Amino acid sequence: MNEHVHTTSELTKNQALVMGALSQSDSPLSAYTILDQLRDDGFRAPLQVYRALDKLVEFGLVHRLESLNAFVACRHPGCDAHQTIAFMICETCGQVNEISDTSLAERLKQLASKAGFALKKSTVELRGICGNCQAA
Amino acid sequence: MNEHVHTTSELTKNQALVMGALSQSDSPLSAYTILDQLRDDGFRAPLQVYRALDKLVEFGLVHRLESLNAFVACRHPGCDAHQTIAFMICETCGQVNEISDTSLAERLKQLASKAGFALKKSTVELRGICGNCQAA
DNA sequence: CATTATTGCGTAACGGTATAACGTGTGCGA
DNA sequence: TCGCACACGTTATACCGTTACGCAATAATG
Repeated sequence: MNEHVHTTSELTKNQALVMGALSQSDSPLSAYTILDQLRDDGFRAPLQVYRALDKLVEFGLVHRLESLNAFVACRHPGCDAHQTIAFMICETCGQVNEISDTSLAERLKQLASKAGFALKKSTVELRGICGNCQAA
Repeated sequence: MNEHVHTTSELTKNQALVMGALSQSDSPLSAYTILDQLRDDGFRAPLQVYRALDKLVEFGLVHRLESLNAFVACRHPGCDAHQTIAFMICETCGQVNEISDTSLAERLKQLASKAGFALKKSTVELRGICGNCQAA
Protein backbone atom coordinates (compact mmCIF):
# COMPACT_ATOMS: atom_id res chain seq x y z
CA MET A 1 0.00 0.00 0.00
CA ASN A 2 2.98 2.28 -0.28
CA GLU A 3 1.95 5.35 -2.27
CA HIS A 4 4.78 6.05 -4.63
CA VAL A 5 5.45 9.15 -6.62
CA HIS A 6 6.51 7.40 -9.77
CA THR A 7 9.45 8.85 -11.57
CA THR A 8 10.99 7.95 -14.86
CA SER A 9 13.66 5.88 -13.16
CA GLU A 10 11.13 3.37 -11.85
CA LEU A 11 9.57 2.61 -15.19
CA THR A 12 9.92 -0.69 -16.97
CA LYS A 13 11.67 -0.77 -20.30
CA ASN A 14 8.47 -0.60 -22.33
CA GLN A 15 6.99 2.10 -20.18
CA ALA A 16 10.16 4.15 -20.50
CA LEU A 17 10.15 3.79 -24.27
CA VAL A 18 6.54 4.92 -24.56
CA MET A 19 7.16 7.74 -22.11
CA GLY A 20 10.15 8.81 -24.16
CA ALA A 21 8.15 8.95 -27.36
CA LEU A 22 5.47 11.07 -25.73
CA SER A 23 7.95 13.38 -24.01
CA GLN A 24 9.75 14.15 -27.23
CA SER A 25 6.57 14.95 -29.07
CA ASP A 26 5.10 18.41 -29.12
CA SER A 27 1.59 17.17 -29.69
CA PRO A 28 -0.50 14.18 -28.68
CA LEU A 29 0.32 10.79 -30.15
CA SER A 30 -2.03 7.96 -30.93
CA ALA A 31 -1.21 4.50 -29.64
CA TYR A 32 -0.51 3.28 -33.16
CA THR A 33 1.78 6.18 -33.92
CA ILE A 34 3.73 5.29 -30.83
CA LEU A 35 3.79 1.69 -31.97
CA ASP A 36 5.26 2.70 -35.32
CA GLN A 37 7.89 4.85 -33.66
CA LEU A 38 8.97 2.00 -31.45
CA ARG A 39 9.22 -0.74 -34.08
CA ASP A 40 12.98 -0.42 -34.06
CA ASP A 41 12.96 -0.92 -30.32
CA GLY A 42 11.24 -4.25 -30.68
CA PHE A 43 7.61 -3.26 -30.43
CA ARG A 44 5.38 -5.53 -32.47
CA ALA A 45 1.83 -5.32 -31.16
CA PRO A 46 -0.63 -2.66 -29.96
CA LEU A 47 -0.95 -4.31 -26.61
CA GLN A 48 2.63 -3.49 -25.77
CA VAL A 49 1.77 0.17 -26.18
CA TYR A 50 -1.59 0.04 -24.45
CA ARG A 51 -0.23 -1.77 -21.43
CA ALA A 52 2.49 0.80 -21.00
CA LEU A 53 0.03 3.65 -21.52
CA ASP A 54 -2.34 2.25 -18.90
CA LYS A 55 0.41 2.31 -16.32
CA LEU A 56 1.70 5.71 -17.29
CA VAL A 57 -1.80 7.16 -17.02
CA GLU A 58 -2.19 5.44 -13.67
CA PHE A 59 1.08 7.01 -12.49
CA GLY A 60 -0.13 10.42 -13.63
CA LEU A 61 2.71 10.83 -16.10
CA VAL A 62 0.48 10.73 -19.15
CA HIS A 63 -2.99 12.02 -19.93
CA ARG A 64 -5.46 10.55 -22.30
CA LEU A 65 -7.33 12.96 -24.55
CA GLU A 66 -10.74 11.42 -25.04
CA SER A 67 -11.77 13.65 -27.88
CA LEU A 68 -8.68 12.71 -29.88
CA ASN A 69 -8.11 9.12 -28.89
CA ALA A 70 -4.55 10.16 -28.18
CA PHE A 71 -2.10 10.63 -25.37
CA VAL A 72 0.17 13.39 -24.07
CA ALA A 73 2.95 13.49 -21.54
CA CYS A 74 1.97 15.54 -18.54
CA ARG A 75 3.65 18.93 -18.54
CA HIS A 76 3.41 19.41 -14.80
CA PRO A 77 6.09 17.63 -12.81
CA GLY A 78 4.00 16.69 -9.77
CA CYS A 79 0.79 16.20 -11.63
CA ASP A 80 -0.75 13.92 -9.05
CA ALA A 81 -1.89 16.98 -7.17
CA HIS A 82 -4.09 18.34 -9.93
CA GLN A 83 -7.21 16.26 -9.83
CA THR A 84 -9.07 18.28 -12.40
CA ILE A 85 -7.29 19.24 -15.51
CA ALA A 86 -8.61 20.95 -18.56
CA PHE A 87 -7.01 20.72 -21.95
CA MET A 88 -7.02 23.35 -24.66
CA ILE A 89 -6.50 21.65 -27.97
CA CYS A 90 -5.56 23.71 -31.00
CA GLU A 91 -7.28 22.37 -34.08
CA THR A 92 -4.74 24.02 -36.34
CA CYS A 93 -1.34 23.11 -34.94
CA GLY A 94 -2.42 20.23 -32.74
CA GLN A 95 -0.69 21.54 -29.66
CA VAL A 96 -2.26 20.89 -26.31
CA ASN A 97 -2.22 23.17 -23.33
CA GLU A 98 -2.86 21.75 -19.93
CA ILE A 99 -4.55 23.95 -17.35
CA SER A 100 -5.42 23.25 -13.78
CA ASP A 101 -7.99 25.61 -12.39
CA THR A 102 -9.31 25.45 -8.87
CA SER A 103 -12.52 27.36 -9.45
CA LEU A 104 -13.39 25.12 -12.38
CA ALA A 105 -12.74 22.07 -10.25
CA GLU A 106 -14.89 23.51 -7.49
CA ARG A 107 -17.76 24.20 -9.81
CA LEU A 108 -17.68 20.68 -11.18
CA LYS A 109 -17.70 19.27 -7.67
CA GLN A 110 -20.66 21.49 -6.78
CA LEU A 111 -22.62 20.39 -9.81
CA ALA A 112 -21.97 16.78 -9.04
CA SER A 113 -22.84 16.95 -5.38
CA LYS A 114 -25.98 18.98 -6.08
CA ALA A 115 -27.09 16.09 -8.29
CA GLY A 116 -26.11 13.47 -5.73
CA PHE A 117 -23.49 12.23 -8.14
CA ALA A 118 -20.31 10.63 -6.78
CA LEU A 119 -17.68 12.18 -9.03
CA LYS A 120 -14.73 10.00 -9.94
CA LYS A 121 -13.12 11.65 -12.91
CA SER A 122 -13.61 14.78 -14.97
CA THR A 123 -12.87 15.18 -18.62
CA VAL A 124 -12.63 18.77 -19.82
CA GLU A 125 -11.36 19.34 -23.33
CA LEU A 126 -11.62 22.66 -25.10
CA ARG A 127 -11.30 22.79 -28.87
CA GLY A 128 -10.35 25.93 -30.75
CA ILE A 129 -7.42 27.87 -32.16
CA CYS A 130 -4.44 28.82 -30.09
CA GLY A 131 -2.98 32.32 -29.99
CA ASN A 132 -0.06 31.50 -32.24
CA CYS A 133 -2.20 30.06 -34.97
CA GLN A 134 -4.63 32.97 -34.85
CA ALA A 135 -1.75 35.37 -35.39
CA ALA A 136 -0.43 33.38 -38.34
CA MET B 1 -28.85 30.76 -45.43
CA ASN B 2 -32.11 30.31 -43.57
CA GLU B 3 -31.31 29.22 -40.02
CA HIS B 4 -33.77 26.49 -39.22
CA VAL B 5 -34.73 25.02 -35.92
CA HIS B 6 -34.77 21.44 -37.04
CA THR B 7 -37.61 19.34 -35.73
CA THR B 8 -38.28 15.67 -36.08
CA SER B 9 -40.67 16.28 -38.93
CA GLU B 10 -37.95 17.62 -41.20
CA LEU B 11 -35.66 14.66 -40.88
CA THR B 12 -34.91 12.27 -43.68
CA LYS B 13 -35.95 8.68 -43.30
CA ASN B 14 -32.54 7.48 -42.11
CA GLN B 15 -32.13 10.39 -39.75
CA ALA B 16 -35.56 9.72 -38.27
CA LEU B 17 -34.76 6.05 -37.76
CA VAL B 18 -31.51 6.82 -35.97
CA MET B 19 -33.18 9.54 -33.92
CA GLY B 20 -35.89 7.09 -32.98
CA ALA B 21 -33.42 4.51 -31.78
CA LEU B 22 -31.64 7.07 -29.63
CA SER B 23 -34.82 8.57 -28.24
CA GLN B 24 -36.13 5.23 -27.11
CA SER B 25 -32.92 4.33 -25.36
CA ASP B 26 -32.29 5.25 -21.78
CA SER B 27 -28.56 5.28 -22.19
CA PRO B 28 -26.07 6.18 -24.91
CA LEU B 29 -25.80 3.97 -27.96
CA SER B 30 -22.76 3.27 -30.07
CA ALA B 31 -23.03 3.67 -33.82
CA TYR B 32 -22.76 -0.06 -34.30
CA THR B 33 -25.46 -0.80 -31.77
CA ILE B 34 -27.73 1.55 -33.67
CA LEU B 35 -26.79 -0.21 -36.88
CA ASP B 36 -27.77 -3.58 -35.43
CA GLN B 37 -31.08 -2.21 -34.20
CA LEU B 38 -31.91 -0.87 -37.64
CA ARG B 39 -31.03 -3.95 -39.70
CA ASP B 40 -34.71 -4.73 -40.08
CA ASP B 41 -35.29 -1.23 -41.39
CA GLY B 42 -32.84 -1.79 -44.20
CA PHE B 43 -29.63 -0.54 -42.66
CA ARG B 44 -26.60 -2.40 -43.94
CA ALA B 45 -23.47 -0.33 -43.39
CA PRO B 46 -21.96 1.88 -40.67
CA LEU B 47 -21.93 4.84 -42.99
CA GLN B 48 -25.69 4.98 -43.04
CA VAL B 49 -25.60 5.49 -39.29
CA TYR B 50 -22.69 7.89 -39.24
CA ARG B 51 -24.15 10.13 -41.91
CA ALA B 52 -27.40 10.39 -39.99
CA LEU B 53 -25.57 10.98 -36.72
CA ASP B 54 -23.48 13.77 -38.23
CA LYS B 55 -26.60 15.61 -39.25
CA LEU B 56 -28.42 15.02 -35.99
CA VAL B 57 -25.45 16.36 -34.05
CA GLU B 58 -25.30 19.33 -36.39
CA PHE B 59 -29.00 19.99 -35.74
CA GLY B 60 -28.40 19.81 -32.00
CA LEU B 61 -30.74 16.87 -31.57
CA VAL B 62 -28.02 14.47 -30.56
CA HIS B 63 -24.84 14.75 -28.54
CA ARG B 64 -21.71 12.76 -28.91
CA LEU B 65 -20.04 11.49 -25.76
CA GLU B 66 -16.35 11.52 -26.50
CA SER B 67 -15.33 9.46 -23.54
CA LEU B 68 -17.69 6.66 -24.54
CA ASN B 69 -17.60 6.83 -28.31
CA ALA B 70 -21.36 6.87 -28.15
CA PHE B 71 -24.36 9.11 -28.76
CA VAL B 72 -27.40 10.30 -26.82
CA ALA B 73 -30.56 12.10 -27.79
CA CYS B 74 -30.64 15.59 -26.36
CA ARG B 75 -33.00 15.79 -23.42
CA HIS B 76 -33.56 19.53 -23.74
CA PRO B 77 -36.17 20.51 -26.31
CA GLY B 78 -34.53 23.71 -27.56
CA CYS B 79 -31.01 22.56 -27.04
CA ASP B 80 -29.50 24.97 -29.54
CA ALA B 81 -29.44 27.59 -26.82
CA HIS B 82 -27.12 25.73 -24.49
CA GLN B 83 -23.70 26.16 -25.94
CA THR B 84 -21.84 24.51 -23.14
CA ILE B 85 -23.21 21.30 -21.82
CA ALA B 86 -21.74 19.00 -19.27
CA PHE B 87 -22.59 15.35 -18.98
CA MET B 88 -22.67 13.23 -15.88
CA ILE B 89 -22.18 9.63 -16.84
CA CYS B 90 -22.99 6.89 -14.34
CA GLU B 91 -20.47 4.10 -14.64
CA THR B 92 -22.84 1.64 -13.01
CA CYS B 93 -26.15 2.04 -14.82
CA GLY B 94 -24.89 3.87 -17.88
CA GLN B 95 -27.40 6.68 -17.62
CA VAL B 96 -26.38 10.12 -18.70
CA ASN B 97 -27.47 13.39 -17.21
CA GLU B 98 -27.18 16.53 -19.23
CA ILE B 99 -26.52 19.76 -17.42
CA SER B 100 -26.20 23.26 -18.73
CA ASP B 101 -24.52 25.60 -16.31
CA THR B 102 -23.86 29.24 -16.99
CA SER B 103 -21.12 29.75 -14.45
CA LEU B 104 -19.27 26.74 -15.78
CA ALA B 105 -19.56 28.08 -19.31
CA GLU B 106 -18.34 31.49 -18.14
CA ARG B 107 -15.32 30.01 -16.42
CA LEU B 108 -14.35 28.06 -19.51
CA LYS B 109 -14.66 31.17 -21.64
CA GLN B 110 -12.49 33.08 -19.17
CA LEU B 111 -9.82 30.43 -19.16
CA ALA B 112 -9.75 30.38 -22.93
CA SER B 113 -9.62 34.11 -23.41
CA LYS B 114 -6.96 34.49 -20.74
CA ALA B 115 -4.84 32.13 -22.80
CA GLY B 116 -5.65 33.88 -26.07
CA PHE B 117 -7.43 30.78 -27.21
CA ALA B 118 -10.38 31.03 -29.62
CA LEU B 119 -12.80 28.57 -28.13
CA LYS B 120 -14.98 26.64 -30.53
CA LYS B 121 -16.36 23.73 -28.59
CA SER B 122 -16.21 22.44 -25.05
CA THR B 123 -16.35 18.84 -23.96
CA VAL B 124 -17.17 18.29 -20.31
CA GLU B 125 -17.86 14.77 -19.22
CA LEU B 126 -18.03 13.72 -15.58
CA ARG B 127 -17.70 10.07 -14.67
CA GLY B 128 -18.95 8.63 -11.44
CA ILE B 129 -21.92 6.94 -9.77
CA CYS B 130 -25.39 8.43 -9.86
CA GLY B 131 -27.59 8.82 -6.80
CA ASN B 132 -29.79 5.85 -7.61
CA CYS B 133 -26.88 3.48 -8.00
CA GLN B 134 -25.25 4.68 -4.79
CA ALA B 135 -28.46 3.95 -2.92
CA ALA B 136 -28.74 0.48 -4.38
C1' DC C 1 -36.93 23.72 -70.12
C1' DA C 2 -32.11 22.40 -69.73
C1' DT C 3 -28.26 22.66 -66.82
C1' DT C 4 -25.73 22.49 -62.98
C1' DA C 5 -25.00 22.03 -58.03
C1' DT C 6 -26.30 20.07 -53.87
C1' DT C 7 -27.83 16.59 -50.99
C1' DG C 8 -29.04 12.08 -49.51
C1' DC C 9 -28.48 7.34 -50.25
C1' DG C 10 -26.21 2.40 -50.82
C1' DT C 11 -22.22 -0.59 -51.08
C1' DA C 12 -17.61 -2.24 -50.65
C1' DA C 13 -13.31 -1.87 -48.88
C1' DC C 14 -10.34 -0.24 -45.71
C1' DG C 15 -7.85 1.91 -41.75
C1' DG C 16 -7.63 3.24 -36.87
C1' DT C 17 -8.64 2.04 -31.98
C1' DA C 18 -8.73 -1.26 -28.31
C1' DT C 19 -9.17 -5.73 -25.97
C1' DA C 20 -9.41 -10.98 -25.13
C1' DA C 21 -7.08 -15.01 -24.44
C1' DC C 22 -3.31 -17.47 -24.66
C1' DG C 23 1.40 -18.61 -22.74
C1' DT C 24 6.31 -17.24 -20.96
C1' DG C 25 9.64 -15.63 -17.66
C1' DT C 26 11.15 -13.29 -13.50
C1' DG C 27 11.31 -11.90 -8.72
C1' DC C 28 9.77 -12.20 -4.18
C1' DG C 29 7.61 -13.55 0.09
C1' DA C 30 5.43 -17.49 2.71
C1' DT D 1 10.32 -24.77 -2.86
C1' DC D 2 5.93 -23.17 -3.81
C1' DG D 3 2.78 -19.83 -5.03
C1' DC D 4 1.83 -15.34 -6.33
C1' DA D 5 2.10 -10.98 -8.71
C1' DC D 6 3.71 -8.73 -12.44
C1' DA D 7 5.68 -7.50 -16.85
C1' DC D 8 6.04 -9.24 -21.29
C1' DG D 9 5.11 -11.33 -26.20
C1' DT D 10 1.96 -13.09 -29.76
C1' DT D 11 -2.23 -14.06 -32.20
C1' DA D 12 -6.60 -13.15 -33.10
C1' DT D 13 -10.59 -10.53 -32.83
C1' DA D 14 -13.87 -6.89 -31.78
C1' DC D 15 -15.16 -2.27 -32.14
C1' DC D 16 -15.08 2.51 -34.18
C1' DG D 17 -14.94 5.40 -38.17
C1' DT D 18 -13.72 6.90 -43.01
C1' DT D 19 -12.52 6.76 -48.11
C1' DA D 20 -14.04 6.11 -52.46
C1' DC D 21 -17.19 5.00 -55.72
C1' DG D 22 -21.66 5.54 -58.12
C1' DC D 23 -26.61 6.58 -58.33
C1' DA D 24 -31.01 9.16 -57.59
C1' DA D 25 -33.74 13.05 -56.17
C1' DT D 26 -34.01 17.76 -55.47
C1' DA D 27 -33.19 22.54 -55.54
C1' DA D 28 -31.19 26.71 -57.93
C1' DT D 29 -29.91 29.03 -62.16
C1' DG D 30 -29.65 30.42 -66.97
